[in-house]
Amino acid sequence: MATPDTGAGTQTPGKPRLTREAVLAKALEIVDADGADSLTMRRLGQELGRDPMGLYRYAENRAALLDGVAELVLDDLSLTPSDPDWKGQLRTLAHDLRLLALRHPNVVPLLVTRPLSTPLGLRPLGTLRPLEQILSLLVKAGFRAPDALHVYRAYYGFLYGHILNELQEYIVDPDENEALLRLGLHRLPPKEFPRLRSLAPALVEYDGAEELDQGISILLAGLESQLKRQQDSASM
Amino acid sequence: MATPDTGAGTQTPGKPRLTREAVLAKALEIVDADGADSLTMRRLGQELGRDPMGLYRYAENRAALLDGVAELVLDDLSLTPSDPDWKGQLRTLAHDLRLLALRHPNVVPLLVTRPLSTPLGLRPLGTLRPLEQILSLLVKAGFRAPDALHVYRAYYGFLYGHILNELQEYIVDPDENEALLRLGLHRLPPKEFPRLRSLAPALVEYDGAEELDQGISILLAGLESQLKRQQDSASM
DNA sequence: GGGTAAAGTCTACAGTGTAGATAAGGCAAA
DNA sequence: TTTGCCTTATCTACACTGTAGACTTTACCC
Repeated sequence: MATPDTGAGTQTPGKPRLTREAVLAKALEIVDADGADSLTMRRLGQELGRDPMGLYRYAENRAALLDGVAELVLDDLSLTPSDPDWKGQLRTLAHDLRLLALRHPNVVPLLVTRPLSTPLGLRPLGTLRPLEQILSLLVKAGFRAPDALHVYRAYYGFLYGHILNELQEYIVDPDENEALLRLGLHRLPPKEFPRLRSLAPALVEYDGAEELDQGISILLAGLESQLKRQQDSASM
Repeated sequence: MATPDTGAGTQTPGKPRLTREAVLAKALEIVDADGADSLTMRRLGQELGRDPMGLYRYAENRAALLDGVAELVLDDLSLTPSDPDWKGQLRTLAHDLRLLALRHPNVVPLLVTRPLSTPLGLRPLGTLRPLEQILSLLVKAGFRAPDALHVYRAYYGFLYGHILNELQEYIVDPDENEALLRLGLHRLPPKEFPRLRSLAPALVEYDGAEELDQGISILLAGLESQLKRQQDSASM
């Protein structure tokens, strides 16, 4: 099969020495295309032109492989903790994460469930970095450290919740979307689901970015007033 | 279909005719005990004393079985849409869901991921009922229907987000908890994770109910002000 | 009885993750 | 060069998965 490229030197050509990054990248490709269940060792091996067993050099498990994929995706996120406009930073972070989720919808289940099986302290550093950065951002903004933690939780909680929500209503083909939606809603017994049925039009024209933004505004307003209160009581 | 049975008599004893409820209950038992991955047709069959193939009468798939488990758990939720104290209702609903998640932590991944593979309109009615009830509650509270939808999304989003957050930090044995946590945090490079490391004590004394309640307060305050604004502009 | 449909059981197949044995290569010392 | 050794690659095998399809048994109605 397709032995491309040089391979350079002693290495038998066509096998330019795998790297963990290459493996994870291909794994992400598969997950994006067909979902996490379709990521099997055999398939990954085949698409890399390698023996499936060889992959165990780059990931201890299939589970570890999935963790790697999640981490790889999260690596795209970045924020600048030094920015004094903490609310702005949080807001753009939220939109970045949202776009990232829309770009890799099949990875989202991994993002939200895999951490459940690993205690916080033992997670890969890549997943903890955003947490550290946000904490830093918030402390610089004036929150006491423990409060920063609470804010982080509230914010990320809301963020992930929104993403799950949006993805649930997200369907690829917008034409089919409306049809499917109406079809599905029509199936509901009118007596029992009057509200939901009447909301069909509203459901169709869902604007995730707008919705997210409004939620964030509410949250940030609340958090800021909390910050004010705290600073006042501290200066007494 | 469903010969309404009488049970009793002719049926060979020890095989009192399975019901879908019984199957799902046992399935939930297994998931609670060992996680969703451990729910195999063969094991479920064995624990029910039946041929694994027979289970396909009560669920089309293994996937459908998992959906059934999720639905079964959600059935425990209830709220009274006629209550005029909508904020109170939402708050207790939140705590109910939280407790439910803590009681069935292994089901939470199903709760958040399974809907991602089924368009909203085609979900089992049991999963849509809470949505309808909340919409009804909010409309009675004065929200216009489309806004009620937005509120629902914001609320549930936050709620699920919180649950995921809390479950991530939740470890069964609290003694081991502290140890593990410190151990894990100690592993982090101090230069790169100063905030996180210093927060070890705060991480240990995590109070999920309190945290949830505060978040809800923030959210509800924001939502109520939105409601007021809307009503004002409507009465002009 | 006879006939029909449902419920239960068995076998088989294609696919999974991965342990463990085996082979092939690269490099250092003798 | 020959010998030994260690890392990497490949192969085989095993226990286990979901489930299609054929088959057997049971329950019930006429």
